Amino acid sequence: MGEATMLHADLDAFYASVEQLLDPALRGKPIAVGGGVVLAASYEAKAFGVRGGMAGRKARELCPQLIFVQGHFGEYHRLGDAAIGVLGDFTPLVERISIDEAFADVAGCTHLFGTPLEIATIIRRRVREELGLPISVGIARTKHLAKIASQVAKPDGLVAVDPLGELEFLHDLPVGLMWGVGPVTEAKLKGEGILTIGQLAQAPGRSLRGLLGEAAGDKLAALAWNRDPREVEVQHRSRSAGAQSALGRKPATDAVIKPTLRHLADRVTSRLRAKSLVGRTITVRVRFADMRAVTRSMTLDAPIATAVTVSDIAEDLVRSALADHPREKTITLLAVSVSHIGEQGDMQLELPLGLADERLRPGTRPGLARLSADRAMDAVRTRFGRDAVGYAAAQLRRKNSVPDDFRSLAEKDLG
DNA sequence: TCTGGGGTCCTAGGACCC
DNA sequence: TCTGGGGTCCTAGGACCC
Repeated sequence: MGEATMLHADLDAFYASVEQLLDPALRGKPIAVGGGVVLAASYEAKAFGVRGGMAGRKARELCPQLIFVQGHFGEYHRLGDAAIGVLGDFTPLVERISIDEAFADVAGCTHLFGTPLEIATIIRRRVREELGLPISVGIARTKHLAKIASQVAKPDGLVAVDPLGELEFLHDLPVGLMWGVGPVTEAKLKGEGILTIGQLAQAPGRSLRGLLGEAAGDKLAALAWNRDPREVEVQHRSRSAGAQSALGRKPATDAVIKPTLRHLADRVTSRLRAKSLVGRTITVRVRFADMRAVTRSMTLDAPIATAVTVSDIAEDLVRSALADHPREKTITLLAVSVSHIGEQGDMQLELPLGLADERLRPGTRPGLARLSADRAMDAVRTRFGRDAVGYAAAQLRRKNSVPDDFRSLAEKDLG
């Protein structure tokens, strides 16, 4: 039986806490960051049932006195980095999983800083004193249990799970707290009378597989017994990069689709090029008025990272999706993503790119020319900022669209 | 004026290969 | 008499996470 050295640290209601930090008049009040959609809610707002991702209108119905505030996204970036940086003062074994959340394995530094409990206490105190933010920490032997412990600890708490009492701690909790159990899985389990993690642990493996599929069934069964072999992964490269844009209700016409795809392809490929990455699979997503969405994808022989090529392929894919749904005249979202990501390698790789473009779409410009055009644009942006130049960016400015600052906040480092 | 943006992983069927 | 069978890749859809 190992020691409980895994920490999971999670800033509480992060965006909302930052807003309450910046503006004392908001403290103790129900606030929501966002407008059309709630990006984050304070604990006071959560008490009314307001949740992240909820439509602003619905949130206002639940909580009429709810105060909507615009986000200070630069501050989220700075404070999130600073909080995770506090973990990094103890150990390099930090795995950041989002702007406001990270695992840290302190096994190698207890001789310097004390027990995991002492380390967690210092971390919480420092984040509170130096940054002014509440952060909850869970301590356990495994990642999954540490994460659950931090959820149980919220708000502004600390929970350590004794390795000898793991199953006692785990088995009375509701299945919905487990990683990988969302609304659909929770409902399926409920249908079988499985409400707690303990009941899940007792369920026959065969029936879980039948209910949830092979991988999910096996995974949940293992986690219910706290068999979680995952270790901290300090950095791993992204498998895909994408961009999307909610459009409101727009006609499914070239005038809407072309500039939007250009803009999205530009966003995605400039991020790839910045890391010298290329991708082989282009996927588009089209959402219709009733919120049903379809995807179309194409895998190329050779990887690409040029905006125009990705955009042209995306157009074809969107047309194909629309052709399969001829009655849909209105679209509400377009998305472009590039996967099968790999390293660009040396310039030798560029020549086949052009050839691949030619094979794919005869008569278009060679890939090399496209790439150099993109590189020139990258250089301008490096000097003058992201908005200095872009494909069709001007037409896309929408009053109620999400600010670019928020977009970059959500972007994972492609590393 | 319903419903953001960026990701990961899994499943299932068909193509293709040995 | 049935069905040979396993593996990989691609595509479309879906669940889930922050």
